[in-house]
Amino acid sequence: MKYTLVKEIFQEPQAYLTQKVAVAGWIRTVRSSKELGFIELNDGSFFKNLQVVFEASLPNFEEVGKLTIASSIEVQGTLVESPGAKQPVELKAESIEIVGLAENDYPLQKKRHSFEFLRTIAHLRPRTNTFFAVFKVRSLLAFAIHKFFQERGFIYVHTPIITGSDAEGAGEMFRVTTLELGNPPRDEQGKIDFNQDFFAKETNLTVSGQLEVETHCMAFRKVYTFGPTFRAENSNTARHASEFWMIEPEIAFADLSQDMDLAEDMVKYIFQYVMEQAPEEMEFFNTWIDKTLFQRLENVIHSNFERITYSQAIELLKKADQKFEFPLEWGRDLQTEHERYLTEKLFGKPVFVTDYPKAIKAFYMRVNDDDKTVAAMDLLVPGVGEIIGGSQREERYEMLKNRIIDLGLNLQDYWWYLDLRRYGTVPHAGFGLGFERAIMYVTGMENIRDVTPFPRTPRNAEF
RNA sequence: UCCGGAGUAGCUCAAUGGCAGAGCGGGUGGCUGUUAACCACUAGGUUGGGGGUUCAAGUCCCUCCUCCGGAGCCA
Repeated sequence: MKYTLVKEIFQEPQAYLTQKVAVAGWIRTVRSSKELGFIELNDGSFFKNLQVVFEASLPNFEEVGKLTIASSIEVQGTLVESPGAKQPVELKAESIEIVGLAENDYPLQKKRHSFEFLRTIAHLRPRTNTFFAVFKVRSLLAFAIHKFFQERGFIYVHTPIITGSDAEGAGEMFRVTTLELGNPPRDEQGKIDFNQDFFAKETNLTVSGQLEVETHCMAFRKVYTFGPTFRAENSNTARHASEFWMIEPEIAFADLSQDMDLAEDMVKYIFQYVMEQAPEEMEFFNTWIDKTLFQRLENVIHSNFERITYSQAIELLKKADQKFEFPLEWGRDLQTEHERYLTEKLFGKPVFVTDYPKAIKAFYMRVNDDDKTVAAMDLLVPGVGEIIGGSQREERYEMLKNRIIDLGLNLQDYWWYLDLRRYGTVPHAGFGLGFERAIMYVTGMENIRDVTPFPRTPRNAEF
């Protein structure tokens, strides 16, 4: 059977009018009376449903009238203009074959459900309008990211998921082992003998591909990673997940300002792409999820992002006509309330905050000439907060080595990372974009669990 | 992990310490153009678990669990 896709019908309704077509999909709603009934059919190809009209002349009219939501059917009929106001065309059924009847305890109703409830049925929620739209946008956004980098000559690098060092310093890690948990082998001191583990050393799931991707940056000049990362933090917020995807570009012969240019270009490009490629889904978000969405995204696409230093941010916050719970003092990290004030109230658009005190930032960030700050940047956006964190990397061998020692890290763990500074080092920079946070921003969804197909958070890995 | 809130029918929510309810969904019947269709009838409960106070607990107390929001950590 050759099926016409609902998407094709909606894109060119005139071409299909009066034509015989066959469609196959799932029932979203049924309404029927004695001699007439309506089915809204979604076939997965398009956000909107096709209305199917069926009449008592169908041999299985009664059976069709009793079909349950989610049942799958195949319909053959003629496409006609619809007298109803809500759809341009409809399919007048000549035959309806029931492919798979849904049992009557299907939990999704024809009304709004709470996102909390839908999380408990993650296997069924893609069939709702909201999640259908979210995961469509997720796919488009991923493609847009590849498109952006590929068009600019970036090489896509697959950095490892299992990492051999716990030295990346970006948070608690998940251990990877084949040792028997109840009875692990011990060495002479009674400590667990990881020599006998699968990799003959301690291994974990990666928390960032950055250190590894820098190696390829020194060969390909412009590179990026895009893959899953894992944090075993006991974080319980709407913005944190234990497993999430991250995009980490790295550019050689570049400084922090070029890094920010890249981040700004990328954000604008991928948002624009989704607006163009998913108009129905975006319209839905703007109507039902966040009425200021279009306004906000247009603002991002067309404005120049603000760029201020951390020191300037502290000054601005001290002058703010708002009381903060946490004190402002040079050297302390900015709190969520401070970041929100800057990006939401003061500037009302994305803001780069740069040149943070070196004491609160990672070892690999390049120390500025003042010896107090590092060439780091965070991109703050209204509603979501920090969406990107990046920096120019310390390319000077001695400086990097001293930073590692000063921070009490084990020099041995970084031997290959330091080698990059011994063999043809160059200034370079990069950043990490939280993929789910980008989806949240572009859809207006407020919880990371609702933009991740199968979210992993503390105490939650059901699906 | 800390602070706050919540947990009652499949879902969304009511119920002054005194008979556990409604709307939606399900079932049955009706209805010729519906749009979260409509109308009538009907079934459906270990009030998150455990303990306590009381003549009497969904309601008050203790404890544990789970979820939500905020914070910290970060992307």
